Amino acid sequence: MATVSRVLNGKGPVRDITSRRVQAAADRLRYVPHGGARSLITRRTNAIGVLLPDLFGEFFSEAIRGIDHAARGAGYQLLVSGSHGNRAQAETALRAMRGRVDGLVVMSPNIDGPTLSANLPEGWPVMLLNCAVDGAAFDSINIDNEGGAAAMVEHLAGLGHRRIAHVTGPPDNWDARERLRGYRRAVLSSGGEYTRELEVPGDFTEESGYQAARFVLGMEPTPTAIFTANDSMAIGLLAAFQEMGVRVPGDVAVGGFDDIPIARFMTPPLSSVSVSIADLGARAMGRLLAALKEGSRHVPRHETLPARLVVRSSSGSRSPKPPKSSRHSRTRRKDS
Amino acid sequence: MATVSRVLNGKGPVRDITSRRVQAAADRLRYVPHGGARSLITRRTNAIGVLLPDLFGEFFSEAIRGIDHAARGAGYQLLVSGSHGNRAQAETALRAMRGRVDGLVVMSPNIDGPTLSANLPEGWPVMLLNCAVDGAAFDSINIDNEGGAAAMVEHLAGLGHRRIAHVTGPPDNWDARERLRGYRRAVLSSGGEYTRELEVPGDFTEESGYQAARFVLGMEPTPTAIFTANDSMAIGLLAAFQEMGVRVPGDVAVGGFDDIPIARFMTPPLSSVSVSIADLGARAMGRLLAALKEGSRHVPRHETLPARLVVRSSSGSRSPKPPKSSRHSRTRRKDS
DNA sequence: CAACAGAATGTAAACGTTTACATCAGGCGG
DNA sequence: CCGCCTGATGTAAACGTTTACATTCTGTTG
Repeated sequence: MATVSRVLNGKGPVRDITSRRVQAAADRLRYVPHGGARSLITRRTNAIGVLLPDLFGEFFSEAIRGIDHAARGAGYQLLVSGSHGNRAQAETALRAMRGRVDGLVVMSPNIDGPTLSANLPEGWPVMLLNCAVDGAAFDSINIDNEGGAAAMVEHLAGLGHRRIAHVTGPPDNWDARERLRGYRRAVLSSGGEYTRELEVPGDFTEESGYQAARFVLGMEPTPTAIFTANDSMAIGLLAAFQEMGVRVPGDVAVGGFDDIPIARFMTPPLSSVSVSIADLGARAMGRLLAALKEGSRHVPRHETLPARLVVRSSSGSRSPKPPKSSRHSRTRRKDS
Repeated sequence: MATVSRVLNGKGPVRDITSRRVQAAADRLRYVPHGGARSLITRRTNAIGVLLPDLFGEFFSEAIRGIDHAARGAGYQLLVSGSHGNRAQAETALRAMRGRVDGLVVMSPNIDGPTLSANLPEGWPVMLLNCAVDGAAFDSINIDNEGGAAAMVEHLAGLGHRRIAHVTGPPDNWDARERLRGYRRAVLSSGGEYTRELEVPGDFTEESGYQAARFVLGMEPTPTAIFTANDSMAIGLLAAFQEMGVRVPGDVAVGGFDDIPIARFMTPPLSSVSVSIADLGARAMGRLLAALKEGSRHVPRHETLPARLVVRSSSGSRSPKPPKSSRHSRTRRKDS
């Protein structure tokens, strides 16, 4: 019995012949070690819980991809729970994971610090991704939403735009709020025009971008540039403009956020702000695993991942007319 | 001890006052039941393993969404493993899940029946999604890739096209191969032109669609319609055509597959074949849970989910074009 | 060949639940 | 007041591993 355990875990001294006999018997019997019993005695589950919000588009995939890759490399498995629209759902999922995982990666813009503390055993390894949680109690990684948004607006301002509209994301979304803050800051600092009217409400869907386009064109005077809080809305916007015969960037410059893979295949190719979600996930998992190793001597840390401005033709950087000949960048990850 | 168990599981007779005292103590101590110990004695893990391949675009998100939703409703958790590019990886993941889950949803176009059987305990509940596994040994759900592809080609043929190119997916991808078969069948049955040359290799990425566009335009005579094995490639195609001044559907009609959300926001809006991935996932999980209940009296079943043709303007649905058109047609249509 | 060292293997306790069964506390009819 | 019934609670075995420790085997050396 002990020898079987040693063979299957590859530790302890076992004669080669014995090892082979055990292996053969295990194969023949289709023996599978019981994970529960194992984690009962070893006090580790070798699983990490992953809490994701109701993500659309490629975000979910990318986040999981990064997390999964890092976890697999370290021999951990992923207990995933997605689609948490509100706090109550996230709370339920959180409770369900207790006692089944060694640590947690939480990406939930709807959850707050107290809720987390209340639902987690003391001193549990948790890594917060893009959560609106402050304080030193938890580890966290955030995307520099504000900085990225500001960079885009400054880019537009640098091209001479003074009246720049912003299509916002859902008001209860943390990323969206940060991006809005970046927009405001950059508009003010660059001497652009700032009124509340220029902040057009959206909800991250293509459809809301489509609607926003019509709304913006109705404004007087018409803004000369539009920064949308994500790429999906920018796509809706471009579709609407195309229909209405508005030229981009000739009549209106457009910039988005996220740099989703198809951004560069839009007509015109969409300027955006690139955030590597897969990296974010991988990094989060990496830090969580490190925290797991450190145990109780681990001290929480905050980290902000930079966002990179990606200039393409929709913002009109290259020429005032829609450039037909501008080349696409050749870099494209195969696995997205 | 037994009473605590009864309270926490809400079964067995317990006095109200006792129940409250137990709850209070549990809260105070932040007591969390040990999942391993629990599954050790109950012989169930309340977890379902999910094996996903290296999915492109929004597929991953959607599949998980559907599966997750159905699983959560039944009180199950998801042990997810993604990004399996080849059989070996899938095999490793499969082994790692044994003994930790009650059942398995496998969506892996790279795995085959024997491999599965070899890596799984006998009679384990498994649901195959879009796998190239035949035989009565396993439950399975497939998308009607072939039928959907044929529908698109027939639609194009119905508009008068006789020379229809097909940009294929990766040759080792099952979906891609099925779609190719649908293309061939429909081309032949509709009396279109069929040569091997019309099958242009792609790999499901936007980039490969972009490349394919250039390749197709170099053919002599130029095909009048192109059916791509997925939407991403169609998007790359459209971008290339836009750059080159080729009008769609004026010069070339285009149809894709998957009906991803942005398809209708392309210029022109992309005709496609719609498959509800979330439904596919939910349905798979539903059937797996049912199989779990039935236990050993369960009999495997195969199911095929229909794919729905979605006609938009990229295929030129409004007016059939003359069969012998060259690169420059006179008709210019406004997109709907 | 005896003694010994070190490697290999065996033994048993422990992990934290669930559950069949035993026990206990009251209420009720006789 | 006794036996009995029922509902509530306690007891202990069982689940399948890992691992410290005990035991046995194997080969080497004096």
